[in-house]
Amino acid sequence: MGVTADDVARIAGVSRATVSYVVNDGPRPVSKETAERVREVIRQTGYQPNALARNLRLQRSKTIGLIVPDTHNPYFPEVARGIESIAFERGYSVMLCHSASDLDREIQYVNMFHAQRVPGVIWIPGTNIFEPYHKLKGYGIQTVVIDRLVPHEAVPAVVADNVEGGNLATQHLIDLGHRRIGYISRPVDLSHSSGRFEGYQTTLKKNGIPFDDSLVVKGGFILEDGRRAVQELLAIENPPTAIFAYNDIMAIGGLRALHEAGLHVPDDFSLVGFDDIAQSAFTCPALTTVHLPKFEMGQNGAKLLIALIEKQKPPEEVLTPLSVRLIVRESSGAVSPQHS
Amino acid sequence: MGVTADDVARIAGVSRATVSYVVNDGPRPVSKETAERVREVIRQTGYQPNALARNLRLQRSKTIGLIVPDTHNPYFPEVARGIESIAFERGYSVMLCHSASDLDREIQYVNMFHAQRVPGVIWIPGTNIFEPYHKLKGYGIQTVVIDRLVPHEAVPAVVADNVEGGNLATQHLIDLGHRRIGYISRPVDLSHSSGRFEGYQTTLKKNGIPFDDSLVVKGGFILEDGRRAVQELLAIENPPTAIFAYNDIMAIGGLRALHEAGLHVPDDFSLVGFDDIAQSAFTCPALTTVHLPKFEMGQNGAKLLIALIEKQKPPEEVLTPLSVRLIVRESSGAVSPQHS
DNA sequence: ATGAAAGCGCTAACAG
DNA sequence: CTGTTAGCGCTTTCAT
Repeated sequence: MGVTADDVARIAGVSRATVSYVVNDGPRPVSKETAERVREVIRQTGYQPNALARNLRLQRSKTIGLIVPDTHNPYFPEVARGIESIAFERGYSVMLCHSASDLDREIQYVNMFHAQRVPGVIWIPGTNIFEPYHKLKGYGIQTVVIDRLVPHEAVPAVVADNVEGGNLATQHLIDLGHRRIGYISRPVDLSHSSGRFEGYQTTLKKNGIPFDDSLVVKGGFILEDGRRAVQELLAIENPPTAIFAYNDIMAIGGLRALHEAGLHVPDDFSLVGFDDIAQSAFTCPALTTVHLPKFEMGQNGAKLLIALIEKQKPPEEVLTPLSVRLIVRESSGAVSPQHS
Repeated sequence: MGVTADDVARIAGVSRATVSYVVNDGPRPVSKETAERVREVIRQTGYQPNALARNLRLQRSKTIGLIVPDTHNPYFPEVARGIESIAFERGYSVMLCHSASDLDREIQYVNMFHAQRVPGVIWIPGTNIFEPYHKLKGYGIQTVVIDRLVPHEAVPAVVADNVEGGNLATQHLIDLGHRRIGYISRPVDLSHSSGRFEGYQTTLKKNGIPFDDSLVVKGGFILEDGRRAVQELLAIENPPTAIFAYNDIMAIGGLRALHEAGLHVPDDFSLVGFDDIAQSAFTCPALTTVHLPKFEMGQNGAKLLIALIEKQKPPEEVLTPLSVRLIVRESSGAVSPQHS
């Protein structure tokens, strides 16, 4: 299967250059007859241009690097799917990397991307350290950050409006009549979770409810952490009648706590979380979620990145983070613990 | 940042070849002092070999192609994560492609892989047509199939023992005392789902329960399909007292049906499904699942593929599909519909 | 409108 | 142990 452009050229009786012009539809024109003859030979021989040679010549590959924090969280695959769908459309492929939220590993991937001369990278940071971004810029690699804000710096990014989501979730609970609303936080805040927390605090104040830090407990990343956090919240002196969790893994885990014997909660006890887990609102009807359009975030990220790569638009135009629409799903409101 | 091996060679006062030997630790030996001097220059200059040039020279990239059917099903990302973890360890990167279970698209990706001269591909087929596999072989690309059996052909593959899983699930229900056990099928069977169905039928027979095709209904891919299928099954003349669904999406959807008003099912009604959705047993405690170790399947697939790429082992050694351990999770047994 | 040829940066064969 | 050099297959400039 080793047919090259030279072979095609020889068979078609033209020069290698002409073959290239036909294949790439430019940059120089080729007469109709010649082009058709070349195309015929390509068909006959099954010639496929060697992307490796092309990459070397052009000093870049048509590949987008993607770094996601490695988790079991279906949030990231959904973003990846959105990215790949756009990339494929535009002739790019996607190199998938799991950083395990580890800075060293992020940097290893960045170096690999440099070695591969990828023209652009989409990065979902796993920590609060943005050194990988600066390395990428140093290598001249276009970079788009997804779902995180980079402080003190204008960075092309696609982010959800987490503050507004926090507002919505909190207002939703207040509208249901709750006044004591607990919060389950991320162990280490990144911009998405701190935005949610900010919305929580702001909306409480707006409704004349004083912020009470005894209602805030630290969650984690797995269901068990959510269960524990809810247990903790329900064990305090004056427990909350509703809880807002930074994500739905915490909230689903929390539902477990509610189902445990010995726990007494009001019938209208409510739990809200951001839907990091895809479709959690479907699998757990008892849960109210703030919907994040992850697939679309991925698509927007890929569109932005490819625009940056190809148009070399002035950065100023795209620095503004794209806000992504936020939806509160139709709510089932109350949870009915089975033991009650 | 355009420092090349030539630059390093000049600065270190050696030849380009020597730099290559130092970087690749071979194939020829380099004296300790020279090597150290070169390494020092590399450090100083921040030289990173251009993988594009290397790829062209070697006529292959260190990239593994991965084709998964595009679904919202968290099954595939979990496999992808396992693949990438091993690939990264061994110095490979992973190109992620979503076929949308579409043959044309699979073939487009295969062609792209050929253009990129990837040395190997991991493929989770989205249909029952294996032309993409034959094209890959034609291009000389090593290929491992995950989670599917290719009929009438010896193909390196990593598959779960779906028949045994079907046995386990069915036996589990029989052990709970059920005799009328419904089955929710995949709309179009691939080998994984037909294996599960085979286990269902075999185990029924082994227990002296005649197979009744009125107990088999066609499911789908989304929760709503599961809900409908369970409704159908419960609406027949002599309805089942338990249901085995080809996957947990059907089973979770089915739980919905059980919760609907007007449906009367025995208190010990049981539902079992294979856990395509990650952690469904956690998010839906009412559900019994047959656990598929997806991450490990991915890891095994990547190990197998890299062995094939690097060792060029005789195919005979690896033709036998690797069986992957199958676990029935601790079961919560009965479902208690909320309305009952 | 087309051909000839340089050269991308590396690896490895060839030549000491 | 090390230097020199051909050549991977393409794109594109230079020439016609």
